[in-house]
Parts: sequence; structure tokens; C-alpha cells
Amino acid sequence: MRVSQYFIPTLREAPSEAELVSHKLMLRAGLIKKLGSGLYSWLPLGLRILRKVEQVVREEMDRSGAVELLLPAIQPAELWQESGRWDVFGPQMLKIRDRHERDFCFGPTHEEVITDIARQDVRSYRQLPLNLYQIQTKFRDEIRPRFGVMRSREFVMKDAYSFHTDFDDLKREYQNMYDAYTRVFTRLGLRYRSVAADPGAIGGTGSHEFHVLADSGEDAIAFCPDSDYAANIELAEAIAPEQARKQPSAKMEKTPTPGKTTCEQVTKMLGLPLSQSVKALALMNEDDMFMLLVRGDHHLNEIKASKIPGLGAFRFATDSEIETRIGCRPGYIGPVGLPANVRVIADRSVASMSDFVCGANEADYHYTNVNFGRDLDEPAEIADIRNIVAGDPSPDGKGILEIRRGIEVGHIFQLRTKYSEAMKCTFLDDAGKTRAMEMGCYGIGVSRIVAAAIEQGHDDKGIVWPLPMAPFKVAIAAIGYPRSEPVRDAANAMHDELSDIGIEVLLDDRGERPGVMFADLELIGIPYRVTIGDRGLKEGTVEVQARGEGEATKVDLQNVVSHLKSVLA
RNA sequence: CGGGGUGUAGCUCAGCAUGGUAGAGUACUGCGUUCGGGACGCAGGAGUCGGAGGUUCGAAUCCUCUCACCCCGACCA
Repeated sequence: MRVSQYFIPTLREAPSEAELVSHKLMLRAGLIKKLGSGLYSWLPLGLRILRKVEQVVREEMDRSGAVELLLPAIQPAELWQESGRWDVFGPQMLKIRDRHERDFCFGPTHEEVITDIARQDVRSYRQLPLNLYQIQTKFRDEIRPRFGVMRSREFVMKDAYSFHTDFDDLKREYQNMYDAYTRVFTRLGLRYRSVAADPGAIGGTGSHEFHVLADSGEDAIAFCPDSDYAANIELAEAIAPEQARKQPSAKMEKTPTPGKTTCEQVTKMLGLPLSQSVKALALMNEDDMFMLLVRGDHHLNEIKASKIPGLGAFRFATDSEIETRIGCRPGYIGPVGLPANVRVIADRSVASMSDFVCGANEADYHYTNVNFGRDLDEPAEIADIRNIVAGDPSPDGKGILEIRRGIEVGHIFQLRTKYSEAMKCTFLDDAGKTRAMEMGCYGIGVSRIVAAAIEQGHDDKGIVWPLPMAPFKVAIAAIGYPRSEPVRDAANAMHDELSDIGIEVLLDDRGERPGVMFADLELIGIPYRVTIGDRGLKEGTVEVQARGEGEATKVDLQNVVSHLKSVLA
């Protein structure tokens, strides 16, 4: 490919809307262009990269035995009403109406469609197992699209769905997909980590996420360096402290803490460690108020909390609800002397505290040296409701947890029979009995991977692609292309020769000054650059420069192609 | 949806408090000089100042409404 014939609109400065480095670089390198909020055009160079990712995904899915198909992006509402998700999915689903006023959606995911196919055309256990996948554009009307294609509304996803006669076979395929995903992300040259995850809205039992490790990641993942344990922080269990609760050492006292409403402010004023305080969070569900207690230096994990029986879908109580029910404004609430109709749930670490500080349920006062069993009842309910923090013991008992940030690029689920039962996706087993199929589903954020790879691979000059994702493997910077016949001839010959042996090459034939070419080629991140100039040609050499590595090396013109062939092998 | 912010040339931004000919850098076009790390000179094209309404002799600038986009929170590949 020649730059003069191609279309790479690079930008010297990143549009101001871009915050994240990958977003900035994708815009600057002319990979994508914004059309609207969460809507991006993939320009030729960006599309090439997207296709590279797709191809690796496709090859590994095929290798795993999954079969590719393509489902419609637009789906009739009836299917979603049948599965019960038409209303559940909410405004995140783009609903549209055709000329007959019939309801459709632009598919945010395809469980319904694929289940509809399976129930129609799979009747016998003899046709199972089956794993069908597609690579397709999805649309989710995200509440807040951001970071370019990292979290766009329209995005490219590989989604696979498997069908099985029984749970054991689903578990086998789940492992098969886990292995396929491992191959995909390894092949793409990404630093990643798989973690146990919360199945979330998709539903089902087991679930793992694959995260590309990057400080800018939106997810926090916890893992144990000394064992296999790794989990999304949403899920990672905070185990109960080993040490038994200490005996009370002092009398409870009511202490004035005027204007001090946070644990930080209170403990600072009292000269106590933050971990000696208890934070009380007032939550509401349909009709009851709950007081959740976590240690002052811990944070509530809302996903864990939502799983507490009786609490379910909750929201934070409003200030006036707190005043009405507890008789005190927020900032000074606590578990001591609480009305009976407020249910107290203590985090495991709170349950083992002694001599702690908490709100006195009176404005401008906190209690100090509070102890369960003496100053208030033992907590009625003890649960794991906090986010783990670095340094917590690993739930497998094999070490200490660390926390890293990650970008979720893959997620696999055991759906079990959630959809097959709702949609009557059944088969006849070998005994002639009708049974619901066991299902799994497996997603990869194809377009997100492109952004994630840049988060992981860039420097101050631009993108540094992992070799498998690079849109071109070699760039030829032909200095003085229009005016120097030797340069032109050498560059053209090299371009053709590399193309002929299947090495993707981009020839910069614009005749720009070298600095401009170098800057552009580094920005778009081509792994190898061959610089051809009159100066080198006089002695029969060109320069080969690897992106992201130190000095250029001089190579004899005749040997360049074989040299590149070997470094790219 | 709640909170904060921004809309002026393809991109980055100035101009707006105090209303009076719409600007700079970069990118683009032409000519010339340059030519191994984002060259220089000259000439040029390019903007319904997000939109609508209002105040005014006169609005990018003041007022009202509206739209879009960005950032912080709940959602997710």
C-alpha cells in the first residue's frame, strides 16, 4: 500500500473531547472518527486493525470447534418479551419501530435470537452440543459513553452461544472457551488476566472475565500472586478477620464532634486511626430502611449488598428519610440506640471490632469506645459487604491479595437453562424425554481490544502495536521519493517484493520531509520502519528501525527483505 | 438521570467582564527556496461564532429558551 493512495488523516493535536491516551491516539492516528456520542467511524487504518483482532478471534473460535454464523442486528420485540427482558433490559436497549408500528430493538446481545434458532432446529440430543458464534456490531445505549471505542454505544463484539444436553457438558465447553480465550489474548500479545466475575444482568451461574491490565482500566481486579486466585473486586470475597474480637478496654463515651460528618474528619479530630471507626450507610428498599456498617477505611460493595436476602434492589436513603426514621441528620448516624425498624447489617470486619467510634444518632456527637454486646446488641446480621483492599488475605488462604486495574475485554458465562426454559428451547434426550438445553455464552469486545492494546502499548510518540495487531508490519520511509530516482526505484522494488511474500507494507511515497514521515509512522505505530535515502543508497544500505526500540541498524539493500522476513517470522 | 463544564476555520484555541470590520497557530491550495527528525518566504481559500428568540442603531459578546458534546456517579464487551 502506498500512503499517497491511502487515507490516513493524522492529527497533530488530539481533539479536546479525548481524555484517555488510547482515545487521543486513535483520533490522532486517523484510526477512528467520531460521528456522535458513542458512535465512531472506523477509518481504513483502524479497520485494518479491527480486522486483525477479528481474525485472531475467528481462528481461535474455529479451532475450538465453534461455528460462525451471522444474526440480524435488528430483532423483533416479541422474542424479548418472551424471555422477559424487553422491560428488564431498560433504556440501555435501543428500541425502534417500523412502518407498521411494530416494536424492534437494535440488538444489544443475541441470546434470544440464537435460542429461537436452537429451539426450532435442534430437536435431538444427537445434534448437541453446539456452539454458534458471530462477530457483529452491537448497540447499547450506554448511560454515559466515553473513552472513544472503549465504551461506545455501537461496538463490535464476538458473541458465542453454546447448547448442551447437561450441565457437565456445559462445564466442559465453558472450559473449552476459557482455553480459546486464553489463546486469543495470548496471540494478540496482550498482558491480561482472567478473573472470577459476577454474572450480572446476563444471568446464570459461573462466570469469568478476561481483563487487559492497564492503569486506566475501569475495573479493579484482585489477585493473589502466590496462587491462582483472581476475581473482579465486585466479587472478591473479604474473609472474616482471623483474630478474635478484643475485650472492651474503656467505657463508651459520647464525644462532641461538631461539623465532623465523615469518618476521616472524626478520627482525625480524635487522633485515632481511620480503621477504628465504623461507617453507617442508610439504605432503602421498597419499604424498609437498612443500616449497613463497614469499617471507616473500607468501602461498601453494592453488588455484594444487593445479594443480601431481604435487601435486594436498594438505593441510598435520602436525607429526609434518614431524619424521619432515625431522628438525626446524616453524618452522625450509628448503630447505637437505633429504632427497631432499622435492620442492621454489619460487615465481617466490623463484627470483630472493639472500642470503635461511630455516630451517636445526635447531631454533632459521636460515640467512642463502643463495643458490641455491651453498648449495643451483637449485630443481627453479619455479611461480607465491603470491597476488598490490597493486603487482605486471599480467600483461598494462600497469600495476600493485590489489586490491579483492568479493562474487561472478554466475559464467559454459564447461563444454564435461564433462557432455554423461558423460551422453551428443549430437546429429546436419549430416553425420549423433553428437557431444556443447558446454555453458555461467551463474549469478546473486539473493538474494545483495539483501544485496550493502545492503553498497554504506547509511548510519547504514539502507538506501539503488538505485532499481531499492527495494520502494516513494515513502513518504508522513502526520503525524497518524487525527486530521487534511485530512492524511488529502491522503495518501489522493496514494496513489491515485501508484498509478494505476504508482508504487509506501507510505502510513504508522499515526498514529505523525513521528520514528517517519521512522526506519522511512529504515531500510527508500524512495527518496523525502513528508511531509504540517497545518502544510504550511495553505499548500498538502508536503515531498519524497530518501533519502540533504540537505534536504527544499517542493512545492505539486498538483504533487507530477508532481514525483515526473519525478524517478522 | 443527578452534579460540573464547553460550544468561534478540519484540529488546538484567543476574542466575550466594558456590544462597533471575526482572529492566531496548525492543517489546506499556489509559487519559490529547502530536503535524514514535524522547514522557510510570499500569496491564497476556508467560519450561518451550536440553534432559536429577545434587548439594541448595532450582538460571537448582554438576556431567555433550546440542542450538542465533554468530565464526575449507577450500567457493561
